[in-house]
Amino acid sequence: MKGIKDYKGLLGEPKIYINVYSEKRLDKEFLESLRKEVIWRYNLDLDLSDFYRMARKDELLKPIVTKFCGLRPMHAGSLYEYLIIAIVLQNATVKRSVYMMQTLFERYGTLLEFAGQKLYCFWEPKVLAQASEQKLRDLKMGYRAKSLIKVSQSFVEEKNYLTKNSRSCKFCKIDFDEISLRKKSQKEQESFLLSLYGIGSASVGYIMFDVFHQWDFLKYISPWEQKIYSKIFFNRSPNKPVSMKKMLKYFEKWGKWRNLAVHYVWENIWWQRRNKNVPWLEKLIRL
DNA sequence: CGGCAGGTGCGGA
DNA sequence: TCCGCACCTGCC
Repeated sequence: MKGIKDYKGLLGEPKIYINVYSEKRLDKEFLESLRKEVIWRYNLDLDLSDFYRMARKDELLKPIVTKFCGLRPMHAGSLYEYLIIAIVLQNATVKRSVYMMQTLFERYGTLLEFAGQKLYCFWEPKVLAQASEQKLRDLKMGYRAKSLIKVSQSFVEEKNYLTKNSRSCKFCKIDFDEISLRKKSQKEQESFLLSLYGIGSASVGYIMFDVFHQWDFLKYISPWEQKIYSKIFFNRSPNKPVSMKKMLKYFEKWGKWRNLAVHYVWENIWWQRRNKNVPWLEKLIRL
């Protein structure tokens, strides 16, 4: 794996072994594609040495990258799954988002059980593509009902594009549309996402980073994040937040790593919150 | 009770 | 390109 030479002495040579269980025999080709998919989604191949070289010269970042050496962002799910999560996060408190996600799983997902653990699996896009808007409203999705359906529909149609080369596995959902999107330019990815109904600048920001691994993509900051950023990057009161424009300008100093840098600082704050009470932060979180 | 928060679509400047 | 409003629900 790349990227470990920089801190080999410290961390050794990390290795990850994965056991895959299946009801039917899985061929070599599938296992290899799964291996590659895990490496991508968990960013195991991400070479952080250039980022750390830069961060070590930065007063704010230096202690954080030292503490979190090797930390990398990851999203285990697919693009479609993230889109659903993004819609459920819009205009809602954490509690309400959790309620909506749980309700969707119970109504449209599949309950799986393995080794005594029960977990819900996502539905296929076509399931929600055919769902009734009224039903989703009855399940308290609010006006998100329309977005959930329309996003799902566009994925069903996207699938039709790639008839021949697309393979899908019953047991593991690997979306091959997503794989071709990964190779597209940042601009193309952005415009594709924005073309989806119910997906705007905030959701695009999260997806460009978490799903497409664009570490420099940072062009929108939501109001609640803006308040927290004002405090941690500028030591300004969350009541009088620094303007988004100024913030984005400030983050440019971290160049192609700017969003990753912001995430490291962000992660650090939440880590602190686990260990001690951070009163100003508590007020800004809508649980 | 009424007002407010929050991300997006949409229509209009 | 930017602004202001509507949308749905739950919380204060």
